[in-house]
Amino acid sequence: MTDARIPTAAELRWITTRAVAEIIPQREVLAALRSGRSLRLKMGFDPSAPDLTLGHAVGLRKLRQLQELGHTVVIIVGDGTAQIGDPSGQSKTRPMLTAEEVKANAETYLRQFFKIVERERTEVRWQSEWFGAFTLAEVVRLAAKFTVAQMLEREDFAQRFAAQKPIGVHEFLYPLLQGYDSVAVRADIEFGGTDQTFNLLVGRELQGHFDQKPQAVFTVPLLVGTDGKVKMSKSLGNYIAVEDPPPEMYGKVMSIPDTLVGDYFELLTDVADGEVAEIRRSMAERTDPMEQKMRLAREIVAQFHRRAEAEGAEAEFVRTFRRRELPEDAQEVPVRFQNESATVDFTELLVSAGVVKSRSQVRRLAAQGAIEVDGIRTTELQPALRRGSVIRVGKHRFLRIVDADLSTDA
RNA sequence: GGCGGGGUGGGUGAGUGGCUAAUACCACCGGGCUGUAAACUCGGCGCCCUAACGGGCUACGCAGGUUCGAAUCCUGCCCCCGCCA
Repeated sequence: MTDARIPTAAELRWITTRAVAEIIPQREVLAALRSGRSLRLKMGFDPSAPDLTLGHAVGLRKLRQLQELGHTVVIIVGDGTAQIGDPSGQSKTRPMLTAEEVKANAETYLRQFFKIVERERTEVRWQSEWFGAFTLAEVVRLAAKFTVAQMLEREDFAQRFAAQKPIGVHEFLYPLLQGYDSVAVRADIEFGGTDQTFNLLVGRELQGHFDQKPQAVFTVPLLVGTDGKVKMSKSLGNYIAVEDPPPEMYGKVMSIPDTLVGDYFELLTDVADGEVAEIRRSMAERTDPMEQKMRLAREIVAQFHRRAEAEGAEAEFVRTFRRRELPEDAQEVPVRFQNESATVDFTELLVSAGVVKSRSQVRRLAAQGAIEVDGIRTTELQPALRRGSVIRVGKHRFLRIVDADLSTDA
């Protein structure tokens, strides 16, 4: 068992206050971090939705900071609970997944996970390691440790119960199983968003029942999505994915409401607290909001991609949106030419390039004047195309026509 | 097990035989405007054919039926909610 580095007072403050919602019990955690003992930091994930968003990144960044002191991350692949579906924050029951879906999701999840967390100091554990051998008697014994009233303390259960919406009995099992994971891996601290507080506390309590030292609970604030209203989540479509390509990630950050800029700086960057406070002030006064937002977008993109790509994304954003010019890397579409005229169905071209969903939609867009060819708006459904023509659909979808008979990278 | 209420487009939720591809709101997409892919505003928003007018197909839990015509009526099934047992 390796020892961890003892953080300086400044580091300790940074780790335990910046982008932190609640630490329970705080004293204990501070003492543990100062002890130099290497801690086991647990974080579970439910491989039902494999895409990591910047919302997840808030907690993962925290894990990373602690890893750098020498603590160990224990990531739990919820291959048992995924088949139940975490009811946290859900207004209805989630669908269950098959074992194969879970496995495939877990792989993509881990790949993204290691973009933020160091692989070497991470232990990946599958729930099936311990639940695979669980007997019915053990499940019942586990369930007996909690009462229905305790479960109904949880807000979403209480709300659904009050609203007369269904709660499956199996959903009560979710916090119990997640809590038992903490017993199985002997976690010292478990991490999650504030919406996980209940589940994390169940783990703390269960460890006590199994004669272990109860884990501490460390929650981070929930990141509000690009709509500026609710928690970032894939299912609500207000998310920025960790794997979004640079231009997209950059653009999405630019689209957040101004009021969120301060929070994003706080939760997703290492910009010093004092500076963040200043940014909040300047956003409130609207001195140069555009400048701040661009800096934020650059900082975030650079974190998940290379710095040069962040700069490229910015240059492209400025070209495309501010100056209304064309992007550098429009998707190229090979088209066959006879003499000078293209021999394709234009509508089909847009659909098969994935730029528009259906042919009907292409017609509607054309009628609305959303289509430009070489900078000239056209409502025709069969506009003249040249080699190198640039087609623009709406504000930010571009295609460049290339001759299919010439080499593709001409 | 009994009684009652309910299942409509991505979501909430109108509609109770033709005027309904289906009101409204949200989400989403587009035009305008803007420092922004924000806000605001105007428009669109099942699929296919058509330059357009227009036409075809599919759709209101599932399966049948009544009718010239059904989201709307009938029968069976599935699911959800409540009360009682």
